[in-house]
Amino acid sequence: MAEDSNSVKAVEKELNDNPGSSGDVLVVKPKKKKAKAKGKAKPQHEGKEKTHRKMKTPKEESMDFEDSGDRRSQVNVKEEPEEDPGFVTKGKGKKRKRKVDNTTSEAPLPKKKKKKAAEEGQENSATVKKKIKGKKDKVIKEEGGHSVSTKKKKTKEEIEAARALKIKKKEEEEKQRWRWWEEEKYEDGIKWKFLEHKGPYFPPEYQTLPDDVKFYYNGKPVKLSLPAEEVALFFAQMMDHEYTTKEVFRNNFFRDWRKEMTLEERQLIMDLNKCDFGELHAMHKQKVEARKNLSKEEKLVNKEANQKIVDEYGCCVLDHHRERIGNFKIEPPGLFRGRGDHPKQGMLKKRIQPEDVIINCSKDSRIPEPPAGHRWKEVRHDNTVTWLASWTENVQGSCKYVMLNANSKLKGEKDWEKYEVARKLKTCVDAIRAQYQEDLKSKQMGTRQRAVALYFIDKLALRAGNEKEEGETADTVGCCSLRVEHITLHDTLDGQKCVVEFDFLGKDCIRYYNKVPVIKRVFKNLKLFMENKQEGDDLFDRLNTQMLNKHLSSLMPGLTAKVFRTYNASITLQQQLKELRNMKDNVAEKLLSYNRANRAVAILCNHQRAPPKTFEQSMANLQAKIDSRKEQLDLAKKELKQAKKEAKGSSDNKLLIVVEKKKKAVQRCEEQLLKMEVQATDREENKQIALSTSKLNYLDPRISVAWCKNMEVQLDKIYNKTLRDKFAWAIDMTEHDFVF
DNA sequence: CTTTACACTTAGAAAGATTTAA
DNA sequence: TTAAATCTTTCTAAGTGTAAAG
Repeated sequence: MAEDSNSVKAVEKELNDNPGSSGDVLVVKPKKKKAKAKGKAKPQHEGKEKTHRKMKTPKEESMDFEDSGDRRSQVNVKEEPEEDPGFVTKGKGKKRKRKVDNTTSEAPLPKKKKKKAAEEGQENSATVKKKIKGKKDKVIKEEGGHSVSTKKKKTKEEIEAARALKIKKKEEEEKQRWRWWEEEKYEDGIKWKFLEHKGPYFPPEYQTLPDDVKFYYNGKPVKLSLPAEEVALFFAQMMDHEYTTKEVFRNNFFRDWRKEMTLEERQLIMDLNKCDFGELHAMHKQKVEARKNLSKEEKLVNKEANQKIVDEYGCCVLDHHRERIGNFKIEPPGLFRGRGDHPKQGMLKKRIQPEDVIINCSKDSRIPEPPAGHRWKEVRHDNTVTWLASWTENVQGSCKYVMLNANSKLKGEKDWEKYEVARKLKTCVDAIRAQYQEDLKSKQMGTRQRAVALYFIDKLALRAGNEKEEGETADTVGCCSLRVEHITLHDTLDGQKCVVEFDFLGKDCIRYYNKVPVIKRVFKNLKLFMENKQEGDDLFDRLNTQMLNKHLSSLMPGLTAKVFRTYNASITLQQQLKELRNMKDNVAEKLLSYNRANRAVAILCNHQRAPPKTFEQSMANLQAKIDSRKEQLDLAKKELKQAKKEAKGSSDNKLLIVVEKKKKAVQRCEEQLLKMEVQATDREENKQIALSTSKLNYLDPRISVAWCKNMEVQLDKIYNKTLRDKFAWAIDMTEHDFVF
């Protein structure tokens, strides 16, 4: 590891080379990218690279120096490649296989998604019953809960009472709700008129280890100073995590840890491999276990204590209304867990002090008290922003904010607005599409690139792709930041023409892999863009997100690249729901359709998750159940046959009844089997698809609310409490005839 | 202009709670 | 009653996009 993160703050070479030529007059300004010193001292500990579901595709480093940003100015001018000798590429790493192949048809239209997939949601009346029962239990518990026998004695009236209570509570809550969507909006930029809160909640101070828990260096016990010990514990707590096996993580941790040590400690502890955190780790595990095994009463006590904190610190008053705060707790110190191959993973995230925190609130409010013996960094009264407190985090140097909960007015209003902008796009999307199709033929390179990028963003729902600072974060890209190695062009592939194969890491290092047939013009342009470029060069070397967004906002006020994602997600949901609509379905089937539509969107947006740890196991369990049910079915069938045989000819009523009974049994078996099989397919298909992100951020809730009304499905089958709170505005205002 | 700072949305993992199965 | 599966909540990283600063 000698020198790992060579802090490649790399030589930024703004080789602002003048494109030797072509009096680029007509051409868009050369964009200067941050030098991609992708030599990025990526200490690629080879070897590792295991089975990681989402491929952290190791693009093993490709060394190079700046690519001289060579720019072809005019389309038809094939420019001399002005190449750069210093460019060395070392192959790209092994790619990880993965499914999610949402091949799409053609035309820049929202794709038609395959609608196979089955969905959960077989719950219906059964669940309702359960719920009632659940309520009953709860009430009992509240009353000091006794054991089973008591439960059994609870009568119908009590169940009724419990239910009534729930309903009443709900109504009360409803009354409390601030119906901000019926109020007039504030003038531009003003977010609130009055804001009062208690300031953020700080994590507890570090408590030193008990004497019998020791850290060993080189086999010998070492009593660490408090700061060093705290950081050591951060590491020890993570030892079951893969992070702690990664070279980068270990190096970063060790470097930062040593900074916390006393001089003596630093002189002694020179090698992480000689550190033994075993006892600390064991202690931590034990604590976790103990917490899990607390008695009901103890858990309740904890819960109540917690609730108190939430009541005190988790709420604020904003313009006469009490609102929940989303993240009122200051992030506790720990080791930075960047995603993918993050160059800073393992670095120490320092403890935040009140002295680091800026408070924002009304001048005429009760100013929050800093913790005893401390003061705030600053108290300001800025009502053009929505945050209540902020601080600067030390690892990336970025700002962190304390903001309101998603069910607040501030967040809700913005969310609503977001969907309104997307709906507006619907009215002009045809014109915009026509325009970029035209632009594909433009004489200006920049315009063509913009058109192709837009085509991708629209058709594939790619993210905009802002530039990122090299070496500061994992190497991920979006549309505008795609590099030539991220796509492969196939004149024909699997019988399809003009296929573009995408393979890159997007946000959160989630791999995007897709083979997409594109229109010819796009394909030709891509070939052109890739001419004379090498790995590491930008595909769209004359485009960036600012240019793209500037153009978009000229086409429609408020339009930016991300609006396309919202628009295409929502419109896809609406279309799919329409297509799958069948009033004759039972609730379970309707829900299945809904979830399939949801899944189509999740696939479009490439929302993935790690397959649950127990996935294989639970899949096997389910399969076993299916198998045994099959046997049961066979048996039932045999018995039916037998019964029929016996009944034949005879007019003995008893025998006929037996036949009927057997028939029923077979039928029941078949139903259950089918249900389980559907569940299995569904689970399999959902293995690495995350439905929640789109539901939460991309799908206009009014589509779902209207669907529920039309299909006579209860809203809570689709939205849980949190979602219902967040989308209260939509639930309240949406009629059955809403159209996105 | 370009670069950087700021504010806010979007994201999956992990922790926690609840439900279901054994 | 326990264990496992599943759903919900919390957490905070990682994006987008705009405005201010240089």
